[in-house]
Amino acid sequence: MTDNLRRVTELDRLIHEPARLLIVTILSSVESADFLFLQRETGLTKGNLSAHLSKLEDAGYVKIHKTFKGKLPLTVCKLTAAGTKAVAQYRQQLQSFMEMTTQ
Amino acid sequence: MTDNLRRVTELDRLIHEPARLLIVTILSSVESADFLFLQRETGLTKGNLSAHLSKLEDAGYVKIHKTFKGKLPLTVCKLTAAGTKAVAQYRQQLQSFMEMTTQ
DNA sequence: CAGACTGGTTTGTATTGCAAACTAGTCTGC
DNA sequence: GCAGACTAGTTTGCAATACAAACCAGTCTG
Repeated sequence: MTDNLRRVTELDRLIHEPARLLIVTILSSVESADFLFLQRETGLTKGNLSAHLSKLEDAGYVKIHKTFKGKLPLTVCKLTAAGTKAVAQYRQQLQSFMEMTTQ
Repeated sequence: MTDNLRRVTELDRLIHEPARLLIVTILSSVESADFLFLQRETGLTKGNLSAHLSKLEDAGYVKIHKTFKGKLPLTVCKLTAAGTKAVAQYRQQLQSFMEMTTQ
């Protein structure tokens, strides 16, 4: 084990932010999820959920597909391959940090 | 297990910030540490280490004692009881989040 | 056709995290 | 004895963030 605690500072900040960590964690457990489902699950306001999703989309971690359910807008979100990889790496890094410092 | 993923948004942001998580983790493994030791261990610049330590002090998580070693200033840092508790709780919360979402 | 509702996006603002500049005191060479 | 370099930090400037509140386009209801 290369006991390099310092690595914790290299965590992907985009995923590290708790609200987004929650979002991507949910997304990684389902095939895809719509906006309102994510809002219910996360408890975030629409505004903040929208903003976080935009950042994840800009980073290429989430694909957002806008369509309609009947006459109402429907926003479907799905983790991309890059997103899945980033989440896995984040978890890996965090897990090794925790293991290095078992108290 | 109350599978409440949402709890991740309640993580203490003061500790969640990676640089500070590193600082308090180091501090929780030693009785006390001086400024330059922390700087070497964390790799942070003096400026940023100073700023992070001030935040931790303001939060009551770290006690900072300024003295001299010979004629040079010596800043000794030590986790307070509140700090120790906050770190333990943070780790506990993060660990349960990780366990809820084993991939 | 006014007002409420749905499913979002945009804006305003206060807080951050970081790099760079600064400070106070000490040591060295000349 | 004083100019410049060094030590051990603190402060400042600024760009990026996160959140709440305001806004918006379209739909439904009385």
